[in-house]
Amino acid sequence: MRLVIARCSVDYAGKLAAHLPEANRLIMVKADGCVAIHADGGAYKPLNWMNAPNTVVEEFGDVDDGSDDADTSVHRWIVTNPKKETLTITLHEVMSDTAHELGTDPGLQKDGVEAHLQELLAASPAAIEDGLTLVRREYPTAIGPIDLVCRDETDTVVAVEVKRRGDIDGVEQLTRYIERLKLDSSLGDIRGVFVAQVVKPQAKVLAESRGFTWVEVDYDELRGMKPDELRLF
Amino acid sequence: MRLVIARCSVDYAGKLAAHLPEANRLIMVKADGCVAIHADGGAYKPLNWMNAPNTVVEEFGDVDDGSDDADTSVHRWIVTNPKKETLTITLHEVMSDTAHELGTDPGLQKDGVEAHLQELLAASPAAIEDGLTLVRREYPTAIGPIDLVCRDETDTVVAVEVKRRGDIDGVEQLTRYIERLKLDSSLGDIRGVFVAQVVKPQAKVLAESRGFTWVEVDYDELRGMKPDELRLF
DNA sequence: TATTACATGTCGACC
DNA sequence: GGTCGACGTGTAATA
Repeated sequence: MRLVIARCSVDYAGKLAAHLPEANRLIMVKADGCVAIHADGGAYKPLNWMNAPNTVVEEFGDVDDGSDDADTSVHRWIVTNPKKETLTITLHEVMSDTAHELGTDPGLQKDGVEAHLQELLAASPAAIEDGLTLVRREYPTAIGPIDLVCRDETDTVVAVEVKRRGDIDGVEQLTRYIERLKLDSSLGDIRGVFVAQVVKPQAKVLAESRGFTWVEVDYDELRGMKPDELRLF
Repeated sequence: MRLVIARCSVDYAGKLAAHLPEANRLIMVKADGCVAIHADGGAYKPLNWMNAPNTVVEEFGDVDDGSDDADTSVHRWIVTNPKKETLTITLHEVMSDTAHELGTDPGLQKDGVEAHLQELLAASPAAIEDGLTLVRREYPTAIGPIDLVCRDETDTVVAVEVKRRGDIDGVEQLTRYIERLKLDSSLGDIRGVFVAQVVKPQAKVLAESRGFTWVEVDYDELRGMKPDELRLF
């Protein structure tokens, strides 16, 4: 990894055009060739970047700027990717330029919450709605698996979409699933329930207008809950 | 900005649990206090991070690990944010530790984001379709604002959804808006037009099946265009 | 503060 | 190569 601290200006031309005026920044070049330009603030996202694969051309040279003064010396990196996007870094003054061999990273081990939420609800469907019993988790359809398929007290089929954050596109997803289930006439009536830790207001409106109910569940509470079978006593 | 190259292991506990085994990495600490741990590859996203605001506690000390060997010396950073998420960085060996004063960044100037595209189209709706005139930009509805509402030559209301990239969810969005507009019977017939710099094949198919038209517009061309009023002569 | 929609989103899985 | 769905999404604007 190469780390350059420099006063620089930057131009990106690709999906959009972006320009960074001259200032002091960190330029990070990783072993895979990706380049990122960081300011001294603003979370982890760089101001500008170019992901691998790309090619870097380093230009040194004098440029006749048309004035009577001595020619301006330029030091410029031109980073290009196969999509012909370019990142042009003009280095006005290099304060530091170091490189370190880090080796390949063993990688991140994650233990997620979101898959867990679905597990917990599968174990305790009554937490979604009184009297609900599980038919199948990850119920397969042609357009993807439905998180939970249940039956309610009246034996009506209930399709459940589970999200950590209840956004509007989750409701769209549920809509597509229900549409699909309704093609299978053997199932009879089908209801939809949208479940999330937080359901956004717009998602509530859309869910209701589609005839779905929505439920907000508390993860910690759910985790403390015993499976339905055990709770009968 | 402080840059530490170190052999380290990392644990994050918060929205999920994540662990990084011991390896050589870059630890970046910015002036606003945010911390990012980078491997030597994998685009610009760090393996782990903690955004500002947060507090860093640096621990030095000996730990009795229970063995007969000499106690293990530990050097550990514990980063905590107000939401009680924690990032624990254990430094096994520090290869380099430098700091640089960068100052505040003048910031990024962007050109070509969706807002610009919408502005240009609002100024020149005829670029979307001949004879189109603007009724209102950001037309408000209960489920969000419609990018552009226009009328065509026959005075029919036309709802326009503008996207930089024409994906399938943009068509869904337009569908919801039209659904909503049709509840307001005073508007009469309503057509939908999906506008983007590039419309993906699936989005084209879906738009057509919904009875919408789709249009691909060139940003640079649009920018060179004069507003409709001026173009009448 | 909360709510919304955009993002050069990024990233992985699957087809 | 494309689409789809999730992300510790982040981020800025707006109410």
